Amino acid sequence: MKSKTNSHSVRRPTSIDVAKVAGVSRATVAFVFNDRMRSMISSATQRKVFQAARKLGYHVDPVGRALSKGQSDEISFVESDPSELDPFVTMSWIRALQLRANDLNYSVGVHFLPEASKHRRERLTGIFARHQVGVILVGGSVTRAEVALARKMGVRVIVLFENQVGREISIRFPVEEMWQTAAKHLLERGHRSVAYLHREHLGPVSQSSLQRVVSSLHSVVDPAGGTLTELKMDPTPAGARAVVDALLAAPSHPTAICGFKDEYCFLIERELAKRGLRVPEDLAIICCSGDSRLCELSEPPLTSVTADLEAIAHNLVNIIDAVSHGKEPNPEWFVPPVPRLIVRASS
Amino acid sequence: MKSKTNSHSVRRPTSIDVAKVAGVSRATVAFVFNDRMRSMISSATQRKVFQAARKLGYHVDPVGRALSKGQSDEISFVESDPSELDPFVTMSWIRALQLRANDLNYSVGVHFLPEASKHRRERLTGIFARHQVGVILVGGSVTRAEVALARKMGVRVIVLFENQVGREISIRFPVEEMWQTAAKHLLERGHRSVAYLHREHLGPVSQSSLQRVVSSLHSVVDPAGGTLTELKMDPTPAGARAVVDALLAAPSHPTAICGFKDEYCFLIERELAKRGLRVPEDLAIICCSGDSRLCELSEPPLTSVTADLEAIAHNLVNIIDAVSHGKEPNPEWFVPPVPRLIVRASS
DNA sequence: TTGAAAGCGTTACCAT
DNA sequence: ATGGTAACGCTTTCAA
Repeated sequence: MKSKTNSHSVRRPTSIDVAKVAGVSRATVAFVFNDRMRSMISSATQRKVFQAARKLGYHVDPVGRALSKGQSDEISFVESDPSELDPFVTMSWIRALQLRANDLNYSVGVHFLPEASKHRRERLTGIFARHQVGVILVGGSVTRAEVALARKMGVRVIVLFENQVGREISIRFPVEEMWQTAAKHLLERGHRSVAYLHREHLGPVSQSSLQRVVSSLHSVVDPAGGTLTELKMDPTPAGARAVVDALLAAPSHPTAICGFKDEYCFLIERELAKRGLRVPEDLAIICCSGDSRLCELSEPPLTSVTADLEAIAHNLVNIIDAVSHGKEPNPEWFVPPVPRLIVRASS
Repeated sequence: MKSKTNSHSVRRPTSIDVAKVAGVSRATVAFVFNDRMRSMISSATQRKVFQAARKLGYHVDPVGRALSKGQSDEISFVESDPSELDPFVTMSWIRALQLRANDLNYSVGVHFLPEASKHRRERLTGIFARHQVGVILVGGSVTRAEVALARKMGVRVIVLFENQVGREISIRFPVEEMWQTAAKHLLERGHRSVAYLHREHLGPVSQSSLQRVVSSLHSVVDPAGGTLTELKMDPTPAGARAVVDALLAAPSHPTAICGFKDEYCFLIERELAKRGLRVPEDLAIICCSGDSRLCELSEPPLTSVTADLEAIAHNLVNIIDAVSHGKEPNPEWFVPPVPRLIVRASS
């Protein structure tokens, strides 16, 4: 490269320029802009350096820094099953991650990577090559081999979300706790025969997750002398009709439903209304996952259980930050937040 | 730095290693891994290099490349008014951008940056410092000064979305075309008195955008001898009630409504149902923006107009790619896609 | 507290 | 077609 920098591009000030203006060495400038080393420099010198930097409009070049340190400022968020999640949830996630990441001077790289994706491995390779601080691998379709790849490529911190592979760090949504919260609420309101509603077609991962949910529900309902019915539904009006048919067919049918998503509950409610059944008098409904717009729009508005996504994201970034510095992460960061019950009119 | 690389980190193969194994020079390796230069190398040599690389698990280090080229592989997506957009829309955006970006070997950095954000300028500085290929600035609250900052910091390609600042490259949603499409549809169905429905409280940017929408509507409705009524609404059940009241108060009220978002139309429909009014017989409704879940869930399902987000994202990445290479972007990439009308039962 | 200098992995120029 | 080699901007060690 002959000219100072790429042809027609703006020439940005470097630490050398700052050093010159401040009348110190490059090393000093570097020290001032490094949290770890700053304390080595007298505050008078620091001031000089900051002044010079401000005057020139200098900012540490993240690329140079990354190359030198062998680590970039990026935290990569890799979502493996983008279609499984509510876009609303994913967005909240990304936003919350970013909030905390920025506080700690990290940036967030977002990568959606469908399981089916032809070049999945290739793309993962590209992602893992970026010397990021840490990688958040979301979704059940992350395999052992993929985690091994990340390790081999030198990714320092790997955190799995909603998945467990070997002994890797892993955090989770308080899914079971959320269902339990819902069930307890219904029990408190006097319901004894409760149905839980989930999707008709489940992948193997969701399947096993459902198993855990069911047993956690039993652990709440059984001791109270309650009974639990399983309901499967397609998220369509026809699906809702079929479910309500099945529900009412039983001689002594459940008096309350825990639905796994707003959309399902919404459809059920409307189907009930059509048949002249009242919510919650004839049948109570509670929505166990997410608290999106639809819960409010439903009629009557849906009681729902949510988890504090922001708290999880906050913890996640904390974990990555700590581990990447070789520190022991605070055990509390692994504790899923206590689900929040939002009581509305449907229960 | 004494040891070969950061303490406990994995040592990744470099182009030197590959060169050694392949029995060629580093430059040759570099050429082989550079699309621009590959043609200089005999295919026999290329094969040798690729074999060595594969054997060692070598991948070009994006950080080293970025430093050397003075440009990273990142396209930054900066959303200034995250709350204004439907999360569904934002997600589709990001996903679509990423799809095209990956095809062209770029990566996507996502940054949400509320207008109110205290450190907004500081954060923008951090973002613009990353030597990215291009920046996509979304939203009306991007100011001239901010664009100037980007320029000053050497950002090569700046594309504004849904905003216009100076003579910067700018692309837009076909908002006006979408409303026109909706209006035409209603006229074709014989409606002559049409109302358009928008938000009660609008910021200055949305305000001026509304102006353009209104005049574009007139240009369609007036020649057909139709009349246009304005309706403002709060997106709540009470808001819907008020609007329907106002609507029916007029002696000869509109027979159709263009609503600006699914949520609004949904609420209106339900309010009408409560009063025993039929859709579309008594009042037709069409949803002018977005085609989210809610349109399907509404009863009757809402006819709606959508824009092909993926196409816009595709064009956007194409533009950045072209401009960053000093090429003239294809004019077609600036043409907003023709809106798509999805006829459902509400019209 | 500071200066000098050796990397980090890549690109691109200049020879050969 | 290929091999040296000087950037790129920063961090960090070692001496002073």
